[in-house]
Amino acid sequence: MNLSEKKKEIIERVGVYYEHKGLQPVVGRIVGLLLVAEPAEATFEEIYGELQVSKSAVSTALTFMQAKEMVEYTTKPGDRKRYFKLRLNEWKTNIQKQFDDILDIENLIKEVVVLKENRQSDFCCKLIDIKNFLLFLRKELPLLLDKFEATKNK
Amino acid sequence: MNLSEKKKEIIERVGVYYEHKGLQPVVGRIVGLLLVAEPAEATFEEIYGELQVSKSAVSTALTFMQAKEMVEYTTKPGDRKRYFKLRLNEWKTNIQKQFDDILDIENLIKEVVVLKENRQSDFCCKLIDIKNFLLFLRKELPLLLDKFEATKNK
DNA sequence: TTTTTGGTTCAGAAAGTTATGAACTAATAA
DNA sequence: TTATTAGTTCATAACTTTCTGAACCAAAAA
Repeated sequence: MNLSEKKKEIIERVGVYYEHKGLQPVVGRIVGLLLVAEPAEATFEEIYGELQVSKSAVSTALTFMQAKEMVEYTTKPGDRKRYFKLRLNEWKTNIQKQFDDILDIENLIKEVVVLKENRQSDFCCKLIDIKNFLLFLRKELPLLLDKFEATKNK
Repeated sequence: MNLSEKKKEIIERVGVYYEHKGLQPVVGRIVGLLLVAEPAEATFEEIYGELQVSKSAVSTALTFMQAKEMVEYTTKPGDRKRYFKLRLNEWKTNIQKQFDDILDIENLIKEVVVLKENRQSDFCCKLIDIKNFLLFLRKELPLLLDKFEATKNK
């Protein structure tokens, strides 16, 4: 595969990005590798070879990534190897999911507001403002995504 | 302080929400406590008492939370205790920051696209679409936030 | 049939994170 | 002056995550 230094650097940076999202290091590096690889796929063997990690670490990571719909594999006739590639079609959906995760706190805030005895307090008013903000985003974000798709069909 | 079972449950759920964001358990529980407390503040002593963790764990967490502008404290004349409370005014800014973190991958994708030899490939076209999507969101999200503020001033 | 290839599984090692408890500081009170 | 209060710091204990290496399995090749 013979990756350039620049590509190796990008793999590590993508790795760190995913680590910050709470995913395990190897997962992020596999995403990085599949981003910079040309063509954009790699076999199991290439993955653990290039990333210099054990087969088992790669096996565990790929199982996880398939469950999360991050990667898929194709096979070729007369070749038992699996060719893993990123599921880029789901990428935008994943971004949406990440937004939804942020907005998840809305339900908890709702429950907190219900418990408050004094709903006129400064604190509670601010809380209600945040709740409304989250509600607003939850409604508007899907529209924004539609708007993006619309710009492409022109 | 004498928290109801419901409040204790909410504290734990807020805790788990923050754990998923990659913050340490105690940090999330402190946010939870400061959300359900009435009035919405607590002393250092109340925090480690209610959460049943050590003083040092609370000290470390509060130092971190102050650096991240999550909490602040006020004092009262003739009382050496600090009264910690959530900085709700920054909450919406924090949500924005979380969005920005998601969009951060845009720069990496840009660099990946530059490296690609065949920019007409299916993979590269999808990558460019994602890049444009992230660019679109980075432009539109601030406008959406303005729109929310505008709805309030009517 | 035996060997090779392409992976999976799992016990435990290594590394990283989080919490504790004891010792400490600095300010106030007695 | 000594004691108490409010909180910090740090070594290390406890726990969790991540990775490795060895053993394993199933399919194909020799």
